[in-house]
Amino acid sequence: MDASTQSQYQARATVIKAMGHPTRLFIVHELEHGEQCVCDLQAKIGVDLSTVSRHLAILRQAGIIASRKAGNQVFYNLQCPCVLNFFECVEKVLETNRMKSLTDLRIKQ
Amino acid sequence: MDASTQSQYQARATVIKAMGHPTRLFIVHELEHGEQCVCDLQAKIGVDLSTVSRHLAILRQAGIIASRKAGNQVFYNLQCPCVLNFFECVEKVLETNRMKSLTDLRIKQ
DNA sequence: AATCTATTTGGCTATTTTGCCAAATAACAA
DNA sequence: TTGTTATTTGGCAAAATAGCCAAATAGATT
Repeated sequence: MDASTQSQYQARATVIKAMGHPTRLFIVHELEHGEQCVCDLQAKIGVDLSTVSRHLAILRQAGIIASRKAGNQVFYNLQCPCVLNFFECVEKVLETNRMKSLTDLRIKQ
Repeated sequence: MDASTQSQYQARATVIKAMGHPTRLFIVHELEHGEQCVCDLQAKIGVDLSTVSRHLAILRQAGIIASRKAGNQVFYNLQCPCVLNFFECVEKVLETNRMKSLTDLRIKQ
């Protein structure tokens, strides 16, 4: 893989990697129907506020979400809602895995 | 987030995380038009063979690719080709980021 | 100014990931 | 059997990630 291809895939991976964490996936899903402030998300997620803030920063740096300041709170929204399309395929993969485990069980017997 | 939601998002994240590495993304892209053996992929990627094998194992464990043994070589193919759809959205995110950097530059001046 | 609320950042530790080399395994060939 | 090729796995060290607490920052309120 030459350097240019490498950096192209590196950039792509950064975006996908930002989605590759349960909390961040949950955040993306939560923002499907509109913006939410950090405190709202924190209440739903239940980890330390600073941790939520860091996850939001990762999603923002990847360009997946954007922020808007209103008074002393910050609202986050989906910058590129197409990431929601990931879920459909992921569910298909998980369903295929479930089917395959059953088949493999049957074969073993 | 209750335990069941957590484990649901954990499972989803495992699939996406498997895609979140430049080498593994490259592999998925390479398999778009058909199966390839480990040695072919290694030749194109250029890292240690054992490293390629480990990346393939991660993709296989996530259910994204499947393997087929033929003689003393192993061929890998896409188990769920829908993951190729990720690329379209990722490119959109990256393009949006590029546009935004330009706009931000203009604003700063 | 002093205080309160919302959010981010510094600093730390624990855990996970990555990638290499060397060794093990598996299938084929001589 | 011995050797050769293809792949996986063990073991290790370096790097990246995650999450907490405490401190800093920013804006609103008194």
